[in-house]
Amino acid sequence: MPGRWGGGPAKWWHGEFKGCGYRITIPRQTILQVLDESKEHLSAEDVYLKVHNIYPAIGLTTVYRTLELLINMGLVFKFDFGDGRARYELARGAKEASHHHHLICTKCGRIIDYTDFVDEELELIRKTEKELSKKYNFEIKNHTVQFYGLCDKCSDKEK
Amino acid sequence: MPGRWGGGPAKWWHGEFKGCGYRITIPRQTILQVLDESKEHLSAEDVYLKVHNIYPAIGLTTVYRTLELLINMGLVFKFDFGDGRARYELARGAKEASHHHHLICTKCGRIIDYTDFVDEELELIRKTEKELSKKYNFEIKNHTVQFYGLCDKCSDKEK
DNA sequence: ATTTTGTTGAAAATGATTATCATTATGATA
DNA sequence: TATCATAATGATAATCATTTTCAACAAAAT
Repeated sequence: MPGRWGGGPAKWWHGEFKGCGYRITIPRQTILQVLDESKEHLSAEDVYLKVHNIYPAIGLTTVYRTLELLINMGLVFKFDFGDGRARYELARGAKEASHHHHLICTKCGRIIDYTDFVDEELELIRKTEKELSKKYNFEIKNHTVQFYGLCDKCSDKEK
Repeated sequence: MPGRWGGGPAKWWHGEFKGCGYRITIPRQTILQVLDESKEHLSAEDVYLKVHNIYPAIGLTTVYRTLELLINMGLVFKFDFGDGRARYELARGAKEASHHHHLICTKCGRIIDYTDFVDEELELIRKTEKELSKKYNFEIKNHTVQFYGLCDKCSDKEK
């Protein structure tokens, strides 16, 4: 796939690296590509497996290291859905401003992104954020809103 | 400490066990006592250490098992703050209706409970919950709202 | 060309949580 | 009260995600 990185338009994240003094390497580009192309919430191993299909030489350690780097750069969000493995999601996906919250099935682990009411929620969140950072002198960088319960299939099984 | 369990008023959770057919045992009582007396968010090991001070015979395995039981009974909430160990909190503490959300410092791990705006948040959450459970046919049992960032001390250090 | 520093990956270490299994305690019943 | 079926327990070992270590490598700076 010649010219994949050389010829195409520069990805939006290239600028971010320059400012921080980090190098844009093959592993980092590949990991970002995988996150960008996937709409699911990938675990570190999920990322590793997909990356491995593209460049088998890239190791799991690098995936973990890179994900942490990207989190610190603010390019990636890390989520804990309570199943023992963290999930990673690009902060700004293909669709900008696709802010969403999560619905998590505690039985099968299914995760539903929802955007309903997010506007309303966000408004309240921003207000809360503002007040909280003032009151507790806290520098808020991120937030999560998650609902836990049983999805339709798992709910049926219980009966 | 004679009469500790026999003489005092029955704890609010006694009734819950009856209905489920579970036995109220010393380990379970002690774990509940520890959770009830502690206002912090205890990890399984924290609980174990405190329980161990009261009854050294109670093992870590039992703590994990009991916590899971209590979660399934709805008496305990489990939280993931992203530091690799889960935290547990009594669903209804000494103060009833002390619903709160969390502010988490990603550097030092400090956790602040806040109740500001919780009423307003709860109202929106309930509305969202209602609509989401209808739309996605999801049986919602719980929710979390968490803000991540840097606490005052860690924020200062960065400068 | 040489030095310095950033990056990488294999392997080992860590640490929280879970599974196994033999033993013990409990409550129901005779 | 004695017996019995079952629930509960705890020590140990196993599991599994994540980190650490460290030697080799690549890129940029001098």
